Amino acid sequence: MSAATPPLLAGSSHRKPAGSGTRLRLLTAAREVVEDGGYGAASVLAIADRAGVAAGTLYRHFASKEELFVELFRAACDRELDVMRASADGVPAGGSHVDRLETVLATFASRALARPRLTWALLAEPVDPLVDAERLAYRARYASLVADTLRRAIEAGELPNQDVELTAAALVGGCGEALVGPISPLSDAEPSPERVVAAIRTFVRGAVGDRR
Amino acid sequence: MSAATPPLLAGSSHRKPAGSGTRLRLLTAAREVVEDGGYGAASVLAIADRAGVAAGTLYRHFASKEELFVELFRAACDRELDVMRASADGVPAGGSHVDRLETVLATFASRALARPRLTWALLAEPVDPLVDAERLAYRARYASLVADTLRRAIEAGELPNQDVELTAAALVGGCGEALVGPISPLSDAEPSPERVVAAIRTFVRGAVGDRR
DNA sequence: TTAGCATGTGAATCCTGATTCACATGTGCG
DNA sequence: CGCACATGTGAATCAGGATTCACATGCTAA
Repeated sequence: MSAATPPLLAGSSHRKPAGSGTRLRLLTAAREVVEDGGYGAASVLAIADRAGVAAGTLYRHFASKEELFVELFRAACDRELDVMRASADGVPAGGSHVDRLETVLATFASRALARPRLTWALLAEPVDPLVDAERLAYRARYASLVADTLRRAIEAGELPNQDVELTAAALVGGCGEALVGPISPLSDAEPSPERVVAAIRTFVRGAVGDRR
Repeated sequence: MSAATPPLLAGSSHRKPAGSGTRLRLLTAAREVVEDGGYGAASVLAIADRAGVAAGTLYRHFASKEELFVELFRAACDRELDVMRASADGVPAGGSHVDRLETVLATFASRALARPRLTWALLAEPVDPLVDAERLAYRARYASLVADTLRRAIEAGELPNQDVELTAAALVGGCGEALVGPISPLSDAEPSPERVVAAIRTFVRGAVGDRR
């Protein structure tokens, strides 16, 4: 009932390829499988196969399939958050806070459009409860990042006062949904990412009450 | 392999309680179970129990569990759409198209807040592929309703020109997401519906570029 | 060399529900 | 009455996957 936590970076033994190659391989395989088949296609067998190991091996590294997913999920979301944050910081010079806000969400959108399946999986696809809980948590974090930026803009007098939390959630959700059309497997139109992102920028500025 | 389609309104035989009471009872039971336990809790057994019949009976009326869900889903969504449409028509007199737009989404929000579980199920909860497909279709319909209203407002010169489809999707998604916080089982805060709806009205007007 | 540990294997096992089916029951009609 | 049809029953069966486990196979250290 203990174990479950593999070497990680070890401290006892000597050379170890670092972080157990197989563990990482499994994580990667899982991401790949999810990316092009969704969670539905991500059976233990499928993942193990892709990673080039036997099903049982997965359980040497993760207590359960769910746990693997949770880890995968966290990694993916953290990466997204980092990139979004970074993009905001990348708006230096005379950029306004509203510019930063717009940039954060445009980044979110661009990346989503670039990896539709994964985004779908992160945002909305059916999953086990454990992962779903994680999802809620991360949505909140996305919204929180947006909320911070929004708050700053308001404090700077760039925007009218408003319910920051709610607007932030609505922005994240709005962008997400606007993306779902283009993203979803059934989408027929498939408009150019540029147009979508442009429209999203407009949407964001309007939604927060920015009068250009 | 045929059958599956029960009496409905009959045409052959004589008196029949109309539409088979049991069928309806099953539909209702299913909705109830979903409303307070989500799809996860809605096993064939649970539904049948609630309806006061045996599991096998369900298959006298529906080809499969999925089919029952699809029907349930359609009924629920259609009802919502009707109410939303009606609410728009309820803005008579000198009301602007933007007023109508705002009303439609406020109605959406109010109703969602009143029946959190069901809304969650309709909007985002994990389901079988068949139902999920239905969900996409209905989301599109919601967005379409919003898009129509939005388009009219633009044509009337009340709003600046914009990507109507995308904005509509973003509005629906934004409202949905803004609602998820208050709605979700984990929500701690639980702000008053009034405040949420008010914030949503503001959000909508801004998002479409309405300068009050 | 050998014990010990980490890791891998994959067939067997378990679990969770959906779905089926052989058996009532009831009602109308010839 | 007795057949035919609609409907209901619920135990048995199936199916799809996750999880386990008894058995390798190294590699490291004494």
